[in-house]
Amino acid sequence: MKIDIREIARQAGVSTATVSRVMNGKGSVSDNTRQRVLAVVKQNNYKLNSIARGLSRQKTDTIGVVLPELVDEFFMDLVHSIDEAAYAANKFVMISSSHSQRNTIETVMEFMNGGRIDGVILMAPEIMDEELLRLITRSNRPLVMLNAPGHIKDCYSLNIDNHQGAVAAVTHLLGHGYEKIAMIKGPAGNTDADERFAGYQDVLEKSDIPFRDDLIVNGDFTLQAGYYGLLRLISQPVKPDAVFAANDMMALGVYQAALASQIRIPEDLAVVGFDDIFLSRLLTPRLTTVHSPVPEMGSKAVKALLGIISGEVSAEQPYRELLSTGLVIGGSCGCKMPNSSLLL
Amino acid sequence: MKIDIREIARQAGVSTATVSRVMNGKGSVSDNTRQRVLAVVKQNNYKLNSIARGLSRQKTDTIGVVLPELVDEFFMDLVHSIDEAAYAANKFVMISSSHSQRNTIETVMEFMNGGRIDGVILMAPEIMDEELLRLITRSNRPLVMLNAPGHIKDCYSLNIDNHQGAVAAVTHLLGHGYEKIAMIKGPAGNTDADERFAGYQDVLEKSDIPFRDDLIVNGDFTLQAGYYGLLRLISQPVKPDAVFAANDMMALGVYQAALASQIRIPEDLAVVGFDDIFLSRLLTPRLTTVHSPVPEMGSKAVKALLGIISGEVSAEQPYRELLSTGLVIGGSCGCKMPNSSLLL
DNA sequence: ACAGGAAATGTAAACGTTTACATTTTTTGC
DNA sequence: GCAAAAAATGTAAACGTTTACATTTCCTGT
Repeated sequence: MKIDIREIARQAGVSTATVSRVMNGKGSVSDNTRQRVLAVVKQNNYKLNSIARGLSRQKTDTIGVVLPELVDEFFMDLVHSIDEAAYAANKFVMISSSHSQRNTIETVMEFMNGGRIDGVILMAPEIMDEELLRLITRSNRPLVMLNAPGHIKDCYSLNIDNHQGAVAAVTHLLGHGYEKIAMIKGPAGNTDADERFAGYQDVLEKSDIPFRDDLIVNGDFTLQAGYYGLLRLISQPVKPDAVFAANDMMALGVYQAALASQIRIPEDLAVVGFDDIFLSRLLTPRLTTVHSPVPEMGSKAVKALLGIISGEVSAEQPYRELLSTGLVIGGSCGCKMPNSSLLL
Repeated sequence: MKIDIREIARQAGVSTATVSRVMNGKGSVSDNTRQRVLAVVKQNNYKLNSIARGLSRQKTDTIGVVLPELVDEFFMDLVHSIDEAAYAANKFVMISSSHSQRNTIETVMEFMNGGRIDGVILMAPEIMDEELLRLITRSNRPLVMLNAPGHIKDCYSLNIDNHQGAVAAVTHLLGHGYEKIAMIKGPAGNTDADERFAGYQDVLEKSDIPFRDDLIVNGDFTLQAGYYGLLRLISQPVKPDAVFAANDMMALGVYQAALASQIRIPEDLAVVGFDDIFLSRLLTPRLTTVHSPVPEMGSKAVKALLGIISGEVSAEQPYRELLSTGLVIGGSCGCKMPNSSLLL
């Protein structure tokens, strides 16, 4: 037999309202009654139906998360921290990656308007203009953007401070005395990639070092891009003495290419990455890289979203926070490292 | 103004039933009417409310996924493949990791009984007995278990063939002529760990090689466990000439410890892992390991679950499928490898 | 022009909760 | 012992869909 709140009420000899009060622990109900209801509940192994509950309360205790991908440590860490924070707050997490650009919007829209979730955490570093944002925002559901492009103004966003990180990285390389610092960029149009590149350019400019086009190669954040990127760089007349890879995965590709080309790191070529993925610690020498505060971003996003949902945080004021990065020194930049196992 | 199906119906001058028919594309409605409704829908940017829909249809188009953890490539790959398959089938995914043992059950129960989801994919290699399973199953919601312990009979389960994989690995080592093959085990009570160990034992037995207790060390699938595991092994009178680590992460620890102890792989010590994580390809020499068909497991799980939900697959018959593994040969077992970059 | 069937549409009862409001019961202060 | 306040409980109307069933409209063939 199907058992619902009415059935429990009947068996306990009370009204559904009372059962509801007992189940939710709010509203007053006598101890006696509570026990009686609880007994029946246990007896029947009864659980509230969340869907009905959601309909009635207009609240689902679920947050939607839309990410551009679901591969890589980066996203795993993000998902992990979101899950942790959501769990701590007793919320459920509905996850979806953008299977295509078109799909991102659709998914977000479905989330926003379908009533399935109370709010959305959205990361879409590539496809975003005010137009789209307005479309998405129209639903008026709480939204927290992750790494939103700089020109996206009208929303609550949490961003890794790519510029700061890149500046730190390149400045550090300059400090070592390198003069021909190449950069392997991330995909064009990607916010993170663009900001990191901007940081690189700014440092050079500030230091009166001429920007050289032939020291820049385009990449797409993959290992392969780093590999072929370095090959490309060293096949040119002017060879770099240092490389700033826009992420660690590409830095790893650089390591591989260096190995294949008998280029020693850091003696012949210094390398710095970005992200501080687990892998970067395993390289020999350990990769000098910029730490991205991914877990922090995840948990802050959840907290902010829940704040907006509960009304504690205003959703009126656009808000943009930069999460600061930090340079993790390995041996790849030329710094002397104690050569102990860094793993443990 | 809040717009619901009634409002659309009003504006289009039809009944809610007709709007519903248009939105769902089933039931007959004249072309004329359809256009009119669609126009109003577009005009108002209307979307069906999934919660209400779920309540009415007793179906949410959402599947729940409960995993023991949310770290590691392994789980990322799993989540990724589940997401892909779910997306392809137009389903949503609600994800949760087991923040604690107690929590696993609670989460699953909430999923099962809360009406939030249509079915659950559950991976809980540690905590499972028939008792719990019955508790979980009582709700009668479709369930697919991943890597369920062998003694769990009464359910639909998909399992990585740990035994086969371990047998292949150890057999391969024997083929190289190693005689003192050590094993670093996974956590006690973990199905995968136990099955891999059983495979190891069975090969030795079949080959009439005496099982030596001092060649076995306990681990917990972490890098550290592998590191200290090897240190422990080589500190004993009888030193192994090969090590079978129950997963790649521990094999990586073995590499680290070997490096620190100036033990050459494979010259002084052969190493074989299990899982075939991305990292294993980056080691020098590349790790010989057992490939776990993780993406296959994810997509099969979704397919099976949806099958059970739709009634195409019987949930009456218990079902257990072993997904076969394969040995990936690297240089760590002693096989001669062309020393090209294996990365690209 | 009309019977009869098909197609289109409408009506209203679920689906399983929550909650404002109304009512009843208990407690409190005197 | 009683009025008034407080606590406990109940009633019934949402919440926004879907869908069986009923009704109306449109064809079709004669």
